Amino acid sequence: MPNLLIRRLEMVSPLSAADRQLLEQATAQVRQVGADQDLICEGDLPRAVPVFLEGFACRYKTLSDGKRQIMAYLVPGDLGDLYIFLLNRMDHSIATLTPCRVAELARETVLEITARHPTLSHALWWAGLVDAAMLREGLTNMGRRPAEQRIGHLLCEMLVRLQVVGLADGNRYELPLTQAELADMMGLSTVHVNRVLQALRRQGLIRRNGKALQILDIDRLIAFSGFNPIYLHLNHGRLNDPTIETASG
Amino acid sequence: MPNLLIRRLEMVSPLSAADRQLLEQATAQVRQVGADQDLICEGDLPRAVPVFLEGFACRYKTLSDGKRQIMAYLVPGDLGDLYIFLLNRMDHSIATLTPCRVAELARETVLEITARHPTLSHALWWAGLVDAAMLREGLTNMGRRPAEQRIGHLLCEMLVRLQVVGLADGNRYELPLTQAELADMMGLSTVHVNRVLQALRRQGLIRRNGKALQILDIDRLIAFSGFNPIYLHLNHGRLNDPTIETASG
DNA sequence: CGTTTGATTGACACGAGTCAACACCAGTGG
DNA sequence: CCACTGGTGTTGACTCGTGTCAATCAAACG
Repeated sequence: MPNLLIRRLEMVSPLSAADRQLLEQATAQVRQVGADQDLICEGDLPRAVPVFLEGFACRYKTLSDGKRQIMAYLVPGDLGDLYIFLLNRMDHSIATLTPCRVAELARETVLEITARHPTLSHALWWAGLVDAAMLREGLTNMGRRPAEQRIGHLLCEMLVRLQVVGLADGNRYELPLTQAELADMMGLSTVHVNRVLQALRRQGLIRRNGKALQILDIDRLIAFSGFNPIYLHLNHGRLNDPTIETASG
Repeated sequence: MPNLLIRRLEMVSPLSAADRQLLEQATAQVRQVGADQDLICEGDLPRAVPVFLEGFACRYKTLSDGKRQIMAYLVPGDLGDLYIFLLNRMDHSIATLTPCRVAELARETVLEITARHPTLSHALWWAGLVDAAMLREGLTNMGRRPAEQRIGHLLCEMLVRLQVVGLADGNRYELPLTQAELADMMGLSTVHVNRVLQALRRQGLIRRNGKALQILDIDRLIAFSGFNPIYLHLNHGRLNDPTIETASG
């Protein structure tokens, strides 16, 4: 399998062979991690930057009353915040949701990249800016969209993100998340997530076979949930465009 | 008045005289902007990075049905995203909420800083990371806290942020926001914001005189709203600590 | 097979939205 | 000086989206 971090970064601009090789080497050290494992905990001193090559993970916080809020899903090709070591303590945790293959960018690697590899550096900053953009979109999603559109929006976003790294088959992709994990992301109860998913199925928008999720009518789901992919800052916000296929595909 | 951007950045680590001077010069060109003016709109090509020296502003998005979500308040000393020009289009708008004094960091200035002024560069990145951290905290706030705690949390955050730039007088500060603007930030209706504020007053937690907001019992408000300032990444998450006073104070 | 984890249901409670009216200013202009 | 205005804050009555609790079902698993 190609390195999905590279694949994702090349969405914006192609990398030189040297940059690609640097990334390959830096992420060569791969760890296999089981499901539901914390990689970094709130309060920890940040160490290396985790890079997810396979599996789903998330950023989350736990409130004093035990409630959990997932602030972002991390999919293959995603990475933690660069320069996180500028901050003294992690303000949130990162944990796997499924078994994952994880590499790490060492602090020195990041510093070397920012100092001597401008193209690569820009690509990594771009990824960080997209992360922030997803947080902003998540906020509007939580604040101003009712549950059905909220979840519909998430399903659209996941489709695009997984398409980018080649993990979507048309409008179908693996979404190995429980309804409780969806609920913790969307700020809803598991019961309500269940009912909303049923409603989306009843409307002929989606279908689930086990962990596979199929979007039956992407145009209708996009319109219904108010999804607009510009905040993902892909080539020009194109969705499902064949030219998005990378050279490695 | 001292340059509040400098004051804020020096929260983390002191800047050299040269760095301070560079910032002073770069932000010398100050514009006065009236209330409710868009500085950048969703879809625009990003230009310079706005720096807010006085007044309140916000990042926001408007949904197709006209609802507005404010994703962040910008207070004096805050600035837009660095490297925003890596992205082709703005995915959100930035607008003033009150009359503001605004400077701009030109693209070339940002590039020069990242290339040749590592300390300053780190300070600016730190500000960006804090922005992202506030978005994450905002997400958990929206997703998992009921309205009263949500607003209480916001009032705590504003206190700390305004203390940093010297705009708080003890536990009192100017909060020139309408209830509608609070509602658009918190994902609530104006009516409900009104009732929540009344409840907080009735509980003896806050008081309002015109635009001034006084937190009557900060400890109780912090405990009540689950506020924990570590995500603001101040010196060591100290709150109300006299050593936080900067040399310029 | 029992056990466990996750999905599904129904009844009910409650937080928050909506709508509509009214009060309270700060301007503004006659 | 006063009527008029528009924006903001305040209130009450009612609706509705979501949460909670608890039971049941289904599928995965040792």
